[in-house]
Amino acid sequence: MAQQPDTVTRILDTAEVLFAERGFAETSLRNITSKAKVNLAAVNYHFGSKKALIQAVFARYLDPFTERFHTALDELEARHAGGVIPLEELLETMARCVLEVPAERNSLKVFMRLLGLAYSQAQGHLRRYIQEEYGSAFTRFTELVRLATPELPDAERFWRLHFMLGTVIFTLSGLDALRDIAEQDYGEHVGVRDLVRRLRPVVVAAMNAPLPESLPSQREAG
Amino acid sequence: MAQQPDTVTRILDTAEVLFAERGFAETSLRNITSKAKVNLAAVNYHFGSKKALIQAVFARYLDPFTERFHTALDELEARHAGGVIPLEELLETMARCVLEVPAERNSLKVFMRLLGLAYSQAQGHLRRYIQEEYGSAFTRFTELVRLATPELPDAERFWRLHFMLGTVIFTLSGLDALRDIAEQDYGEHVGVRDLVRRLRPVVVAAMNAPLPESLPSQREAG
DNA sequence: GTGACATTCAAACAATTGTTTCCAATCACG
DNA sequence: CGTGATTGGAAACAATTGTTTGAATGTCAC
Repeated sequence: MAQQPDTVTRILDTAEVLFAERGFAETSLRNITSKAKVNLAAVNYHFGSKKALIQAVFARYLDPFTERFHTALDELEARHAGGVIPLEELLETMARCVLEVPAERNSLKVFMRLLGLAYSQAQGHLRRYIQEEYGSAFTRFTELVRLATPELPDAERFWRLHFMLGTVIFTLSGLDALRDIAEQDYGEHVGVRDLVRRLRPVVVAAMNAPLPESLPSQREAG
Repeated sequence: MAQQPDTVTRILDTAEVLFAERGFAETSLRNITSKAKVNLAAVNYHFGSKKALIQAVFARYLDPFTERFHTALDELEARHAGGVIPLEELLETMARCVLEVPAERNSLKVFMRLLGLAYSQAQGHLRRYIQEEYGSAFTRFTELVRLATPELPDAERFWRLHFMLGTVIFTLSGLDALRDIAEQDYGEHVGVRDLVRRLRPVVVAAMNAPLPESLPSQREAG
């Protein structure tokens, strides 16, 4: 569909930054094309529509990520041949993959911000697109987590995984603002890897937290 | 400013639901006014602008919340006269206030979704407005948390509080989608209060997690 | 009733949106 | 070189946006 990588890439590079900064609806095609120094019609020509451009921006991150993630999980499973993979290693692997993919363009911040938007934006099509296109990787991961935390009821594990997903996406997507506050209040320069190091024990402790009192599904019926 | 509560209230009621469903930019004034069965110009007449309407929607939640929250903290401080308030009680108090405010209109979901949007939407004016208007309540809360967790370095506590803020906002603001998945996968109907009960041990465990290895600006023996 | 005020209403406003059109430039290839 | 398809660009498109206008309507004091 696109033979000229120059224009296409320039559009994608500019679009992802603007989307991350201002959201999808708040970023017009004219904003993108003028900053990217390409013609307005180029977007519709190369991508078909704004919606398709948004999905292409995501695909450029998620395609390499899921591929890398799957091979990393393959290696992990091979190393523990048949055995249970400890939760820490699973989390570590996912963190590594998330960090490696945008490292090439030094744009982890953008990547995370986009993920945050995808979840919050209530844009039906985006959530559906991501779910359908990349849901399998998440499903595989949760199944491995299930094996690593057999003592957790399925529903509890489901919710805790999403709790932690919220922690990571919220923190990393709002990183710039939070970093400013942290820096001026505690005089500490915070890099992304510092944050990940801080996140690890918190996430592990959260996943291993004691079960809540009186599970609902057992006795009460509304 | 508004003597006729009928129109103003109808606008606010409709606007908050539509904003929560579709975001701010994706919700037009014509969407709101037509569904609310009021004239288009009524919004600009009563509120001045769309931005002011958005802030009014937030104020209707946050004003009662902060008031209730401050008096709840007053009571808590009085009961522990001078002593340290345990972390669990602080979290419990905050959770209670968050739950009580929208309970009158049965709209916790809307409230949380709005909070999530406020953080993600990158709408500069909204974050600034909330920070300036209601930041004091959060500051007071964090100071009490500091007293309750003296073993935590300041920076670490700062980050963990925001980790947990992310957990709560992310989960509760995306509640509908997650609930659908949980319901069809685990056949479990999940109410908001179930979620809060699930959140409690996770948040406590996360705040009490061991410190990460090798803090950057601090020495830790062992 | 009359006047003064606040509110509602239909219409138009100017600006911006995503998308399309049409023509010139470019390129591959015989 | 010449031909034909592909890609670039300026302008126009139709639709929608937030906002404003000015007249009509309502409400209450006198």
